[in-house]
Amino acid sequence: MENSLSLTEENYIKAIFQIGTTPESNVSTNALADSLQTKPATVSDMIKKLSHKKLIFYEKYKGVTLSASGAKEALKIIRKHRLWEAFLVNHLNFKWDQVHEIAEQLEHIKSSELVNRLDDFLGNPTIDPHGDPIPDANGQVQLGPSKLLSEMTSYENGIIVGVKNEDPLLLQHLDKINIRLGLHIEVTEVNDFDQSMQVKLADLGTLFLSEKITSQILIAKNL
Amino acid sequence: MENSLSLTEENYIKAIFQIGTTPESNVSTNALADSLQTKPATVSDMIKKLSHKKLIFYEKYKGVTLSASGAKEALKIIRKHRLWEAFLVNHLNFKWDQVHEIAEQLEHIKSSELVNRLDDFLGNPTIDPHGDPIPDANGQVQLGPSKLLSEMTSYENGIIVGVKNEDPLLLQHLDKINIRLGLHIEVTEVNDFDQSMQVKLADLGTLFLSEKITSQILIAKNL
DNA sequence: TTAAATTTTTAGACTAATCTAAAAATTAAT
DNA sequence: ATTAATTTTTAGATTAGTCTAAAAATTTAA
Ligand SMILES: [Mn+2]
Ligand SMILES: [Mn+2]
Ligand SMILES: [Mn+2]
Ligand SMILES: [Mn+2]
Repeated sequence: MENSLSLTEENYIKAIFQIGTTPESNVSTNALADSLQTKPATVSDMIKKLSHKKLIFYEKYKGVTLSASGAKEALKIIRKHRLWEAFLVNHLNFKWDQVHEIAEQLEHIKSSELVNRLDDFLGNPTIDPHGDPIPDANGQVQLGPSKLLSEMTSYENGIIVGVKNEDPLLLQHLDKINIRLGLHIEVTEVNDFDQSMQVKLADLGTLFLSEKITSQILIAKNL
Repeated sequence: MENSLSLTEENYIKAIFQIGTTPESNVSTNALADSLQTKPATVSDMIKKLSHKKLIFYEKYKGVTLSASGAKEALKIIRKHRLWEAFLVNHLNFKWDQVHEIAEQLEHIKSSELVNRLDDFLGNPTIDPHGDPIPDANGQVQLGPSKLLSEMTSYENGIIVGVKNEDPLLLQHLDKINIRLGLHIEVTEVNDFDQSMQVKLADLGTLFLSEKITSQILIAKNL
């Protein structure tokens, strides 16, 4: 048996899951090195180990994909990360831009009993503070269809359901201009030159947004 | 600067704190090896490192004591451990015999902001689920005077305020015989031969307790 | 379709934490 | 006060994770 991944192995598995757009898409050594802030040589070594443990499929020079058991592990880690983020924001009054780093540590705490009790304590939330879906105990995620604000055109509208990225500076900026999850939003104008947008927010009136921001905001038709 | 202890260093510092009865008493290499489930040779190496970092005072063959900064670190870890135990029992409905192992992991999460918010969320408790005092943000502990039940004699009485040890089997047994923190207890008889006792508990009537148990229960005169 | 650029892997080395076996120091017993 | 037992330290290895530098494979461009 000798199961149980090391903290480092968990971080690799999670990074592979998050970089791979589809479960089949191969994740490159360099992409992994970038994401994990380490060197390609280090990644090469580690993917050999993970491959040996059957957590990933690996062909030399071809990148890696997660196996079924690898994906299951990834979802467990992501579930923990997002549940802890929900706890930090909803019960300890952290702001949404302050929780990611702490959750990076908490996601490695090993106790399925703890995760499931935390889930219940939080009321079995389906999304985390950034709008990302929280996998259930079986690793199932249900997320409604959504698209990037930057992909919408004039007169299109919907509800802000998430942000693509948890960079604290982005999140703080969104706070400052009063953009938060759940708001109704309508595109009033798109500037062809730089893809900047004018939008109308429920109550809060009109706002100009650069493409740098619109490409980070997820919109759904309704809840 | 380059502060921040590794998980292993934290465990050594905490063990030294908990083994040393008084802050001055030297802790031996073997005692540390026992407590940390490692080998004396390993301990010898590590105490050299901790000594170099000025967290402990060390003289070859003479054992170690914590420096002021070492003791401060130890109290920070113990504070976290006990706050998390309180969270697990009071909010996630764990039993008092189930939380120690999980707290051993949570105590290493690094974020003073998190600890202090958790403290507030819990209502700034002064004791953990086992009756152990929780140091405040400055490392101050206030614990009333208490003594072991095994040190009491006939007709002495007081309130159960803690257990010396977090062995799940002990804690489960105490649950089974309805002994819990806060109960008033009176010694009715002490058997000279084996130090077993007859005690009277508020409401719950008379109980026989072996020395093995009475030596683990802490009693105070009143809250 | 060769050559250049890029990506990936290998080789060799380092640190933290651990171990076993053996040597040295201390403590306890004759 | 010697000797014996115990404790502690040193010496030498091992494993996980990391690095730099160099070699090999793949991809891109001329
Ligand atoms: Mn996050
Ligand atoms: Mn999130
Ligand atoms: Mn504990
Ligand atoms: Mn405790």
